[in-house]
Amino acid sequence: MTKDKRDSKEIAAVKGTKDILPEEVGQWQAVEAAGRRVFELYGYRELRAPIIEPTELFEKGTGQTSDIVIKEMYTFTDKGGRSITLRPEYTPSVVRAILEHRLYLQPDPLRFYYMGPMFRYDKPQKGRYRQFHQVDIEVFGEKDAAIDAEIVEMADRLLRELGVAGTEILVNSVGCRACRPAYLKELRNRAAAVKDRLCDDCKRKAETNPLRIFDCKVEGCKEAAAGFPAITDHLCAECSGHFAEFKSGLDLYGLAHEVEPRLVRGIDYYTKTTFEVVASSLGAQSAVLGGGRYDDMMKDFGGPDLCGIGFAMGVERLLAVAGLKPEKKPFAYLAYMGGAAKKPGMELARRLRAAGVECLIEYKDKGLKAQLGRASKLGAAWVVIIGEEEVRKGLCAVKSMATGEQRDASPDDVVKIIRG
RNA sequence: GUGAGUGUAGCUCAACUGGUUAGAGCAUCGGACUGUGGAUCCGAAGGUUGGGGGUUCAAGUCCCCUCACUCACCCCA
Repeated sequence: MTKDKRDSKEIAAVKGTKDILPEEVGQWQAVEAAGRRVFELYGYRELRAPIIEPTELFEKGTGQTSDIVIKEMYTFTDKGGRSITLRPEYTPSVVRAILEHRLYLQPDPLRFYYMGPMFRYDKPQKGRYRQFHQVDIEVFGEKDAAIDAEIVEMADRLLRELGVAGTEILVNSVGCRACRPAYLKELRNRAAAVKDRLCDDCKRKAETNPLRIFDCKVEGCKEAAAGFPAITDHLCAECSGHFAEFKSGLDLYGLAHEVEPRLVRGIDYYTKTTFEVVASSLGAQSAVLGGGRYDDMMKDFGGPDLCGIGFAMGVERLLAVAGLKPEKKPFAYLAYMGGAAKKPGMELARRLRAAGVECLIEYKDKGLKAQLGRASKLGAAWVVIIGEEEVRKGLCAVKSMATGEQRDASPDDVVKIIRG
């Protein structure tokens, strides 16, 4: 290994990906634990689908006209010539799994949750990564708008448990196959009428996704679009009834919310309810959590006519607004002195661990002072000291680093002392 | 994909309009200190100034290219 240093360039993590280091991993575990606890309280069960799926799944599910499918997927051909995609979102995988395993024939409630990495080839910026993590829940077979309200309430509960403050709930209805096409046509007509007042971007949006015109920040477009009708005024009877019931459910739960007719979401499959929880402190990527209803997806995949609704929470964004403090677990540092104490020290550490006490030994044959220094620096709650003297007497010493108090103890008593 | 900003030690930052051998604090490691921690003192290690090219007697500093990061557009978690 005499290779010249300058020959080896340092290998860095792939653009848009991040290492989660031990220092911060505790917060991730806290989010995951809170998610499990809350979701299972509402009858959800974990369903773990693969990270890779047939590309076709997302083309059909997420939708051919969504930005995700058009330009953001990590797609490759495997050695068998199949087109494989690293999942950019989770919902199509759950639908696929339900159909594949005929889960809709089982009596269990079809409520699932999952947490894991997603992949999108976006340009990274604040709150946006190429590998990011979502906590995701889905419900199937509940038509009633009460469930729409319930999942928002569940999301809110999770956010409260994680100490998130300063968020806002935005809701909308994007209609269904009965009422949306007519509305979009109307919108296109209105856009065409003021075409010369729109920016190039909006001229394009008028064709692809006219709802997006409302989002434009150009003044001229804002003015031109000011008189455009809102989708919430063009819903069919069923959709507007559903929306009203959804909102009254939120009121029942005491959840303040704002109707945001421009809340569209760029995924093709949504019907009726869409919602987001946003935090302005996140900057441009303000959605901590977003979701909605997709009543046609299962049917479109050739399955039963089973409606669905769900949401995904971005863990990176959540952590940025959550009030989680890194929690340090107390542990013991075993300091042995002299070769004769090493093996008895190893044995003592084993007994501590067997009793559930975290115990660290550093095999460096250092003096007691140095070991205490290390223990202090590492944040040990106790130091268990064993030297030749203790070995002779069949004892060890336990020192509390917080109080400095120290006492001799038999190996059996050490655990009791540490447990207090 | 488009635009803007930033790249100097593990971290936070210095180095006047280009001018000796790129410095400091914190962190790391060692010593003072071989059975009692956080302190102090001393010392060591750590950099082709992101990379490449150019201008110049001379480049961390100016120019070009490239890469990375950051922020915004777009889109979304």
